[in-house]
Amino acid sequence: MSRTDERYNVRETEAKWQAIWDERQSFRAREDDPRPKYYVLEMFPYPSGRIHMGHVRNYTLGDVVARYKRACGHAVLHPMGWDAFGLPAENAAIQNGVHPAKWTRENIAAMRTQLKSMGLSYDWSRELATCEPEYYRHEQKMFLDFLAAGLVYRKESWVNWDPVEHTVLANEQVIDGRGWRSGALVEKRLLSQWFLKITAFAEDLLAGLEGLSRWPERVRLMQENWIGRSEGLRLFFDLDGREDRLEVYTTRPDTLFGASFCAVAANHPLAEQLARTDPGLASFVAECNRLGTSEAALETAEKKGYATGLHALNPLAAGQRLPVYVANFVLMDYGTGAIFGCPAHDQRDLDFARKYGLPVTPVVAPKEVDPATLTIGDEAFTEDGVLINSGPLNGLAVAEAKARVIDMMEAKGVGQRAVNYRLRDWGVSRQRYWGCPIPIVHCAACGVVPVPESELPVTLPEDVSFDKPGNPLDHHPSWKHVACPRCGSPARRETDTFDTFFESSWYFARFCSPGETSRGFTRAAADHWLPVDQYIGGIEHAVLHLLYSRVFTRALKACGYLGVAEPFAGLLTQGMICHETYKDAEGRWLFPDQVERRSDGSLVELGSERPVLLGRSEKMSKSKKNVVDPARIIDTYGADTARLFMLSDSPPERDLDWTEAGIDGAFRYVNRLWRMVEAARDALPAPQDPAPASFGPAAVKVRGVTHRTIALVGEDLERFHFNKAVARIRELTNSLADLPPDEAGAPWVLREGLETVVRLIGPMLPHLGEELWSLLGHSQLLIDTPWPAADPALLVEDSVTVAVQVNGKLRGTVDLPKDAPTAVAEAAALAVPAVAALLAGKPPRKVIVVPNRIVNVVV
RNA sequence: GCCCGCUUGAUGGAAUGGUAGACAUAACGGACUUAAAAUCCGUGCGCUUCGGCGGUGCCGGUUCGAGUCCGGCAGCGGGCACCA
Repeated sequence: MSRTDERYNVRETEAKWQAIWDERQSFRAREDDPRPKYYVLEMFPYPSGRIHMGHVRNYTLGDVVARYKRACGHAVLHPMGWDAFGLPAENAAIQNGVHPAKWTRENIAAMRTQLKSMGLSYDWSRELATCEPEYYRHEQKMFLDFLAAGLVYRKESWVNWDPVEHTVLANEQVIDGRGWRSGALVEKRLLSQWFLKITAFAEDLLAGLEGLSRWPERVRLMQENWIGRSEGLRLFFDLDGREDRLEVYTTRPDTLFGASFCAVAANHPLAEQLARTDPGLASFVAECNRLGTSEAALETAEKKGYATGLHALNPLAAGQRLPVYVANFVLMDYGTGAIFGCPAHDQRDLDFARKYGLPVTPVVAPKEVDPATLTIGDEAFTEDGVLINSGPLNGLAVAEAKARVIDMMEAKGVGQRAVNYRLRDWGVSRQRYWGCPIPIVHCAACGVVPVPESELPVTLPEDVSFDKPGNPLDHHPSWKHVACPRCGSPARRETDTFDTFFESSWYFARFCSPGETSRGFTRAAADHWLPVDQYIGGIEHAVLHLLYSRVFTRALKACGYLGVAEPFAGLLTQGMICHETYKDAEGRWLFPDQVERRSDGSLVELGSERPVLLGRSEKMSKSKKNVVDPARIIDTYGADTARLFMLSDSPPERDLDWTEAGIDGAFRYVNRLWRMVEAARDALPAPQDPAPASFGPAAVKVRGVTHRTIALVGEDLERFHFNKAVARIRELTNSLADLPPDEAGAPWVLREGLETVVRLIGPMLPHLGEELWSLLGHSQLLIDTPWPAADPALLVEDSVTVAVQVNGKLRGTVDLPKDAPTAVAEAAALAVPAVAALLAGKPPRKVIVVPNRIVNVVV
């Protein structure tokens, strides 16, 4: 076999370099490293058992950043761990009888092996799993510190209750109002639960967003909307014939004269009180409760109300009596759980008023419209305008009217100016086994007693059974029975565990000192590494995980754990991986491996040859079977090829379409590069050889391309434009392939070019990079080789092609010296035949010259 | 329902308000080969009377000039507090 027929041995080569990096502990991060620190973190995975393409993309992106920053001279911290508590482990226990701990640990082992095959530059010595007591014990301590700091409290809150399984259901487990496993109608139940007082940070969370300049604008917007700060009025309505009053929050106090009803939530104390004596109302409340707890379910349900028969008295318009309804669209968690409705100026109120025949009185008119002719049809008027039909407010603008009404209500003592947030406190209790136990004891005499620090961790018992419905911790024979830490009398452990967002809210800090036993992390390590310089993960975490982490960091700061308020200085949110979907004639989903593409383009089922229906590309999901197993891809093509495909076709924040053709293309490039180096290396000068005295014109051109590519790829990587970086490196590769070998200086330029390609591609194709770097005669590892520097003298081109337009339409181009004077450019443009023809001898009206880019002649 | 995005050739995408389609993928043509694979080279938005004309989801606006900015609409997707 001749040498050029040899193939790049992907498997051996990738394993070889992984072993070398491992042996040398190349990716260990040290705090005493004098270089500037850089902390790159990818969202850690839930250990479901196998990595999926989303992981491959996420971790490839992070690895490129980590390796690039390392080459640029940073001391990089790049850790990985496991978000190991969660529902799937319990579901597996119920379905397959495997213990969640065993299931989770086996999954972690399998996924670790898979991740290692990707050649990621992790400091594996910092690996953590949140389900281990060494991790969660510190979280229990944090909770107790938060409790002592007044950031934690207990209150009743609603959950989805499955009456058959005797469990609380997650929103995703409620399908059409029924439990996903039992099929039983879900009930809402009140449970006493622990809450983190995150609303205390609302203002600070909002203010902090402005400083997060390296976060995507849309994520900041989503968080801002989630926090949902509004300014308005809390006011009391007297209830006709009753002693008590109804407290209402409104952001539209200006529309009070146009009020035509009041409505309270189904869980409002008033509704519950009335329901006791009104069977009709009781059944309406029960119906509302069946809607579940998710906001989407409540908002999309048909808007319904139940007239209580009570009337509220408008504090502004004397004598106006407003019927009081219980309505399914009023949320107990927002404001006071009660509203007044002004149908003319709120669409939902208008729909409600039309449905129940309530009056619609406009009180705000558009500026240019005669109030007398103003009528409200099917659309509420929600814009700014002038007050009408509102006694003393008439003629005022909306903003003025708001202020006036607030002042009037405050003067009367029936209301006050209020800031309200949509953000609610974080309920952290879960009635589940596979989570971190909440370190609390309930004592008949002492009440709620924190577990003393000396008794931490409260570990999960492993001898549990999932045979009985309900929380295994609750019916464990002995675990929950303890002596009260305060008085010693028999007491009961809290059997709830933490929301798994608890673990993921501080793991980035734990990575700073993973071996620390006295506390979650040392202040010194946190001060050194935090904040995370670049965090990378899915857009689906834009609100909850990221917000909780910001909250937790603030709470930890308040308790002296660390000094920063913001955990993530930079954020990159990646898009999803999509794939075509396939169905057989019966409409059953098929895996891509079951489908064969015939040469005529038609699709058939492998084996049976039956026709296959092609569906559009959708997010890869098990339910639609449009998944491709990364393990198979890495096995067949190698990690570098999988990584290259992840980077090359789409910008990271967009969705990526997985195609077999795309992976083939990436594989071809990997092999092409290898062949180029392999074929050229004998003819190249030695690595240290000085540059020859002169270069032929083609060689000069290629050197220019080489150095411009260095500069541009650097910029691309800084901005995470990985697809553009790949495109430019391919362009450089094409230029090198076209370099005439007999040109003066060609071998030297070819070496310079190939070395540049290898160094630039290194963070993306780390195994191939090392292999080629060593083939090119270097003994130092590529990962220890600094990022190349572009020679500024070679970046400038001496002539540029300038576009010539007439009235904005392209009519030709002219080649001009770089930075040619405006007059020269103008003259050259006017000399273009097509331009001269259009001018027909007349002088141009105007000529716009953008140096080195364009000349636009206006006629 | 509310909030947030996205939409450019057959496909993924590129384009500080300045030559739309870089770089790839698929396809087609050619070279090499007994043949195939691999590889290499080439073509590649549509229409055209070969002068040009039209074209970045749709409608309108700003501008010397709009894929890019503004207003409206449509389609698709993400999040909505117990999936992670």
